[in-house]
Amino acid sequence: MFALVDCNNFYCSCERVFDPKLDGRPVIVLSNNDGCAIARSEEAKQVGIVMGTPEYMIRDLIKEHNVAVFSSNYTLYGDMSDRVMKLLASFVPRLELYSIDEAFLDMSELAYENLLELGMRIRTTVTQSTGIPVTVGIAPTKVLAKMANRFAKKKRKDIGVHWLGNDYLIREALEATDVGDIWGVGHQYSTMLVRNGFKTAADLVNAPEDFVREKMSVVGHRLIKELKGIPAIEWEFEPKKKKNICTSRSFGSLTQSKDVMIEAVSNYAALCAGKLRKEKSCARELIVFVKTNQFRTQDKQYEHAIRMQMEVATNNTVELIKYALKGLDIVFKDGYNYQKCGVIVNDLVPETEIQFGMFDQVDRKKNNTVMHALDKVNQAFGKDIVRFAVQRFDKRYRLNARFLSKKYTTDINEVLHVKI
DNA sequence: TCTGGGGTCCTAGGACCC
DNA sequence: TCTGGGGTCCTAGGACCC
Repeated sequence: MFALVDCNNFYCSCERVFDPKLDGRPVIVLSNNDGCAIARSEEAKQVGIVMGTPEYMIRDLIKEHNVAVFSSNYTLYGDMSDRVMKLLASFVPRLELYSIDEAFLDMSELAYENLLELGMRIRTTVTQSTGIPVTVGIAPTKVLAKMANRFAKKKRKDIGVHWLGNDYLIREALEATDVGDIWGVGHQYSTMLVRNGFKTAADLVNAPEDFVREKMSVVGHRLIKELKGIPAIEWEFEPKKKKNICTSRSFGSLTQSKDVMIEAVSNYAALCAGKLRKEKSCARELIVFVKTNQFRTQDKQYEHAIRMQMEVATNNTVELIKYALKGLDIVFKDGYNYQKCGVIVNDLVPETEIQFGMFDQVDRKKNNTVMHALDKVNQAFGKDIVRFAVQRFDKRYRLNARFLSKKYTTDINEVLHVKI
């Protein structure tokens, strides 16, 4: 048996932990650049705020219902996530961190008779220790655990836990779940399945094998097995090494300036380099892309990406910035209103397995020492104190974040003050 | 008229996830 | 005025090889 534990409306719940006055009030959190609503409290869902709606389209709703609005604060959410995951890990021998707010727990070797009770204990412990409410779904496979979790949210609100412990309960959940609400069935597949007469998960579980194989490839085949209670999706108890790393952001406002983009691209390259070093990986390929805003039909549109192979795989900030700027030089064209740019590093290899070039002139050992020192200093200050000249400090391209809460848990200057 | 067969590797694009 | 960011996996088709 496996459990899927997920945090309810995670980003909103994080904001609420540090401001109890928000209890009972609709809360939403916006995507980067204060673009769209990406997290909503129950109250916000009830007043009709739809996931992914741009903020400017719901201003009336926000005003009318006194909705509390936040810019996303990933420093805070990341730290709260760590706390929740550490608690979850104390209940089971193994768990898989699935996303910032979800984990699969391996309950197969536990001696508990009643997993429902265990689920409830997990739930109270996490809520009491972190203030974050969670829901637990328990079932024989990942897909069914997801389904159980969803069922718990809809129909077991009182206890927040659901255990698909026998065939009857599995049947009930399958019948109560529309195909589009199955984990792994997105919009395209959902439309196709409904068109072919499959309405609920209970319909899909009996779909002919070759139909599923043809229309949904092996992904669909695995999905059906999982729905039947036969595990078909791999477990990853060890976090896998990343295969590519991307840093990209929209600009706070559209820009035509190459100067501004030089600054942005060098910062994104530096961020990629930092992420690479954290992963203990080096990249052999770097991609730079730029694009205009597709929603502005009145603007000339342009989108371009350039891939560059690097002679020796690297995670050195200076080198990656150098390549990234070379790339920008190629993709940048004058006269467009740019909305976004980004840097992707690809073809990653472990630091320890780098092939050195025969004519490589770079003193890599010295470079590594410098980068290591840079990471240490920046880590100690909690922000990028040490930077390279092109990165500048003024962030002329910076994102909008008008409703940002404090770094309550990671910055000593921003901890909560308590008056007694 | 009719233009092999079998294999690998790479890439772009599509689907999905949170 | 204002529409996120960061990933994974799978497949078809092209390039290339013998």
